[in-house]
Amino acid sequence: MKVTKAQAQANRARIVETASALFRERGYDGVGIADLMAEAGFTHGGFYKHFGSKTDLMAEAATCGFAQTAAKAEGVGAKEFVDHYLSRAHRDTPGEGCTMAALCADAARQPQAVKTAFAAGLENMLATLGSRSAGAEKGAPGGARAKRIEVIAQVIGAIVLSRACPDDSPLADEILEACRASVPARLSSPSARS
Amino acid sequence: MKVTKAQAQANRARIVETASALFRERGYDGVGIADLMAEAGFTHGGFYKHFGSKTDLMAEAATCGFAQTAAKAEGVGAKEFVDHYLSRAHRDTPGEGCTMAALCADAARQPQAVKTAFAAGLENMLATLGSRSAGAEKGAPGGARAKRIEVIAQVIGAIVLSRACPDDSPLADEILEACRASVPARLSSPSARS
DNA sequence: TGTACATCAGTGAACGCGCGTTCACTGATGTAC
DNA sequence: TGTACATCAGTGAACGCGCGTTCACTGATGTAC
Repeated sequence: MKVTKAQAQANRARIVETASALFRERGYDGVGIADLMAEAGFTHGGFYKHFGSKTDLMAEAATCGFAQTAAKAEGVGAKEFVDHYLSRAHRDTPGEGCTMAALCADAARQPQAVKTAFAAGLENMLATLGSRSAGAEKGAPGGARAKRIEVIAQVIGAIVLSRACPDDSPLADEILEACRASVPARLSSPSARS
Repeated sequence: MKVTKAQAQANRARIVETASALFRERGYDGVGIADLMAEAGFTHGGFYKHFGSKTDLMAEAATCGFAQTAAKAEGVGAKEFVDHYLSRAHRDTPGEGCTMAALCADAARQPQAVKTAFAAGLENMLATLGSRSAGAEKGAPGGARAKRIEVIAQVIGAIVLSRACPDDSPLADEILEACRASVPARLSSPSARS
């Protein structure tokens, strides 16, 4: 049952992508190796031919997820991006959505390797947001970076809180709407900070 | 080995409080019934004399955690509260901290009963924040509520993101500082919304 | 108030189950000649 | 280019372990008389 080197590499990539989506949907503890491998179209025994441990895969799947989100955001303006980010569609399909929003609380309880991947993903989000905010053509000053951090904290907090509410809860939608309405102004207006 | 009715009730309460702290520290999946009962000073078999299932306890422990936080916040001004909320001390001791920040992402994957407890806890936080923001002596208007939602989303997002960063990461502290600096102005200043 | 009995909180062994990981095996791929 | 052999991705059974939950048992509490 051996397979071409190229095929093996493609299979490995499929496992990482499948894991990335499943982890987002169900959390790290909610996805077993056997589940994951079956979903990717394999039996579970082969897993350790590709990865040293489940933890190794978590870190790699996170990095993969951040890259996917970055690729999807390519060429999208800040307002459209935030509108989609804070949509019910995004909230209700975590498996296809933002890895940071879906897994950052899980990541907090994982080994350093996973947390390092999340810190890198967060830096990436900050840079991406900076490159498309109004009036940020050149290297943004420190104050602007702080502002981007606030916005990212708010939109991620909004998704996470909205997901914690019961299905069809009015509060869940209210959170999204309140935060969606406030973000564009905060991204473009001059700082109103202390 | 029977025990006074009052003692049994106190024991039950101890189990709920212990669970509330352990769940915040390690997440729902990170705490087993045997772990929990041992930590509370019992053997695991007695658990089902008090609770129908682990899920039942999750919901009850969440409600208990929200009540604890509300009690601690009693008589504290919005600024002091946020300063502590976004402190490194709070970030680094989730077991003694805010249940919403520690578990809302976990709650999203739990049964409705748990999510209902979280929605109630969130409403409670919104009401508490409203009662102590500047210029909120009477029933606050809808716009003010939206603003409080934004602030809560931001501070919870900040804690969750900061916890996802590796230990001693500068980014982890930067998130807290950026959000801490911005919140007081947002709570007191007139809305700058669209 | 004193006695006899039912209750039930807490104990600790046991249940089936799914987990992450290991291993002997397979057979097509890739390599050495 | 053709043959012989080593490699190693993928298979599927098995491992020990901890999980949530169940159960027969205990003995002090609470109750009925």
